[in-house]
Amino acid sequence: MKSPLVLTSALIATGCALIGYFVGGALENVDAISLTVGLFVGALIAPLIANLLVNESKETPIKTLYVGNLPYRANEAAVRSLFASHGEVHSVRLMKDKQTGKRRGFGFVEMSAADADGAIESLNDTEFQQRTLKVREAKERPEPSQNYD
DNA sequence: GTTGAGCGTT
Repeated sequence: MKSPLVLTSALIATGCALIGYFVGGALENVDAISLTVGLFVGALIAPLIANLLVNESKETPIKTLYVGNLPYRANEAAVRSLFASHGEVHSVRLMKDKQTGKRRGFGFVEMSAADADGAIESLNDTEFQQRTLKVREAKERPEPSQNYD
C-alpha cells in the first residue's frame, strides 16, 4: 500500500527547498546554503502539513442522531454499546441540565453516515431499559456537509 | 430521592 503522507511530505519538503533556494538567491546568499535550509525547514514542517492534508481528505462522513425518551438512569456507555451494535459509534453525548447537572432524558449520538440511517430504522421506537426510544436525525448543528442540491 | 415532551456543548 502506498503512503500519501510520505509522498506529500516529500513534495512539501521539495517545495520548501525550492522556495529557500529562490529566496536565498534573491537575498544574494549562497545557493547551497539556501537549498539546505529550505530542505531542513521543509523536513520539519512537511509532516505537519501533510498530516493536515491527509486528515482533511480522509474526513469520515458522520451523521448526528437525536435520541429522545431516554431513561434517566441510562449512562453514555449503555447508549454507546446499544448503537455500536448497529454501526460505528463516533461519540455519545447525553445532555444534562447545566444548572443542576441532572440528566434531561435525551442525547446525541454521532455515527458514520452509512450506518446512521440503518441505526435509526432499527432503534427507533424500540425498548431500551423499559423506555421506548425516539431516534431521529439531529436537526441543528449539521456536522456533515448536508448537501441538499 | 421526584419528572417525561423535547433537539445540544465548546
